[in-house]
Amino acid sequence: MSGVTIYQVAEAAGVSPSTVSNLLNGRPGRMLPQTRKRVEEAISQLGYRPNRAARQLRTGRIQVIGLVVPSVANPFWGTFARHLEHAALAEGYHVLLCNSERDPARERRYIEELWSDGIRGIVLCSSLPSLEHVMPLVHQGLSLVAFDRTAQAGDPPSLVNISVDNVIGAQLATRHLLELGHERIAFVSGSVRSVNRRERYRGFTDALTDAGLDPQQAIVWSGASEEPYGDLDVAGLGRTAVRDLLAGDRRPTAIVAINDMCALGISAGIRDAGLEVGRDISVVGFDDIVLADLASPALTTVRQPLADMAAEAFSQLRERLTGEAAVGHSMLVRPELIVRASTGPAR
Amino acid sequence: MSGVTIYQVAEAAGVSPSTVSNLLNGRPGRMLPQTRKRVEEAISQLGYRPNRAARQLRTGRIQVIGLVVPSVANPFWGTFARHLEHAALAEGYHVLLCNSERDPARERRYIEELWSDGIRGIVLCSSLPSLEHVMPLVHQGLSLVAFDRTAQAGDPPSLVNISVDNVIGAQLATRHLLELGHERIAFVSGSVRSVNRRERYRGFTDALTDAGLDPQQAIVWSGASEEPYGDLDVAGLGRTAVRDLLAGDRRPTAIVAINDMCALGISAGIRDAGLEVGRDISVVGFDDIVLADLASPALTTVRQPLADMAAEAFSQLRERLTGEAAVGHSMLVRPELIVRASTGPAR
DNA sequence: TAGGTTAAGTGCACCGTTGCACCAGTAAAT
DNA sequence: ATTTACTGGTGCAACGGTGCACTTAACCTA
Repeated sequence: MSGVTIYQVAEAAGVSPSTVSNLLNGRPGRMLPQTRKRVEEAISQLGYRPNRAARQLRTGRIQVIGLVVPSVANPFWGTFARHLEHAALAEGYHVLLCNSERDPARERRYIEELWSDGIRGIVLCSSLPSLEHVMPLVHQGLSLVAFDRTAQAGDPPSLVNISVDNVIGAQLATRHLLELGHERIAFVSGSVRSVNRRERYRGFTDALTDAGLDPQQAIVWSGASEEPYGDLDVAGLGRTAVRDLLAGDRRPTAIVAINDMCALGISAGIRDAGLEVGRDISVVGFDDIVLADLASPALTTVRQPLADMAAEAFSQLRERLTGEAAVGHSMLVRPELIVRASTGPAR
Repeated sequence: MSGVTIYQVAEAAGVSPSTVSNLLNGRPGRMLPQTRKRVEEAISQLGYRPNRAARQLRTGRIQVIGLVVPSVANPFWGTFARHLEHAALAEGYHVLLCNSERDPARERRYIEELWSDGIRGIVLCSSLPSLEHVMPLVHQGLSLVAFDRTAQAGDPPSLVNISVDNVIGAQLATRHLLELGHERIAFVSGSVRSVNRRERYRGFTDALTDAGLDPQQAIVWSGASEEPYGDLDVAGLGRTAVRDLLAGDRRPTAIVAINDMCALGISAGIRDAGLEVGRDISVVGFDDIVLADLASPALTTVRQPLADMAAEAFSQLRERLTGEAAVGHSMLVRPELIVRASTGPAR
């Protein structure tokens, strides 16, 4: 199929396959400049490209990392995937993308398949409290970087976590609303029991407590059912949430959303009810996806520096894969509140 | 590293590696049921998973297809990637994702790397008029499905094109505006010379002509420079376009956007200028991404049935790869106009 | 001039699977 | 009793590249 092999190159250049291999694998000093030139010419003339499967079989190495995200249909993950690919490509790595739909069984299956593909490094965007389901492979030697999930008690030391500080992020969001005079503030998320949600919820209640409010009185909406929601539906979820909240007896004047897609859904739900976002009800998102700035009204949100975090995730993974560093350092990024038009003073 | 090989399974089951291989490769009739059972038990007990690199090296086959999109940061492509992965996974295929940023050189480089990875099937979302830069590999045996690009004169018969009918789509969009009484209608796109743009532009002018308007008088904005724009910036582009258009002497009362992200940018630009979308200026998008319905006002747009198209793309590719069908059939899907709130009567 | 060192390049076993070609044993057909 | 056919396996070379261990020849050095 592919055709050209190292033998053909060797023959064309009048050397042995070993010499070609030496040139290809960073041992060019082992031959005369003129030999080297002959080999290089043969390579380009024949359009030779090493067969990766053969190389991988022999060396056990492969320049591919896995990326497991909930769903690239969510622009947050799409953007992250693009940044990660960018970082990886710069070092000659490819990225194999998997959409877990936030299903631990799929996560596990994917990771096992990646393992048997020979992939030894994975960025897992899971946010599940326990990573037990993938630990067996980690103990077999899989390098794992958990993204969007902070370090948890019981995590093995080899696990690197890269995440924004969710508690602080949610505090920033909630405080901003409190400062605007809101007191009936709702927290809206899906029903998934993620580290993420727990931490953002804590930041939310912390801020209420600091302001002298009773977090027990906080309005919390977290999905109609116990079923996990894919990231695709998270916007629809927000829309539903608003319907429920407005039908209740304690209607919030402001809403903290688990993320921007949810916030956009919430905004749509508010408009569905004939109310105005930022005036009748304030909304804060989380992530600062590109669309946050494009929405109407533009979304106040908590920014995650995605490009930097993606670069860091890849570099941590690479260091582990090449053996440069056996144990990495988790990263907890301080988020930033971006105030736009979806929040306004309480009326 | 990975550990378990077919030899260990064979030894545990008391058979030869060939027998294990026979079982794994659909030749279970070649052994007694009890032998088969022993092998199966050994496999599950040892947690054996075939080494794909070895298998690929031996057979030349690999269950991975490539997907080249402009950028998964754009929700349209993210959603498409997710649908394609879904279809592929159902048949045991993985998807290797690449972001071309609409750069032909990157496209080419990616496709060559995929080829040397042993990948023989690629879904290319390119929309460039000429696919010359990848033709050498197609002639070497690469199966290519071009998505979001209609068949062009000069395309080889082996090339499958799957696309929505852009001319009809743009006609639907434009006619809708004409029916609302608009006459000063602008067409906004990036500067990329894509098949897409050309066809949508033609649908746009066709509709104007049909309505007795002079397409020469149409307002066309297609980027400030000749540089290609990545899909990331397409929204920002729309925003810029509005600034330019409103500064001109013929201000449009309605705008046909090249796609939804662009339309969302345009909507933001209209608001920047203190005008109201759907009342002062109407906007029509293209694609019907999830966010079109969430936007405020919700975006009138031309829907592409992405899930079906992704399934078709994969199935065409698979047929080519397995040799079921040597030559596929291109698909031209009829799009549908979804009227929402971003369009209203001309004032 | 023997002994040592270096430069330039080659030989070969091995990575894990696959599937064709082969084989031993039994049963039915001649 | 020999041939033929079938069943239930096994043996082995090959896929393409890698890199250690080795050779050969030239050049130093005491």
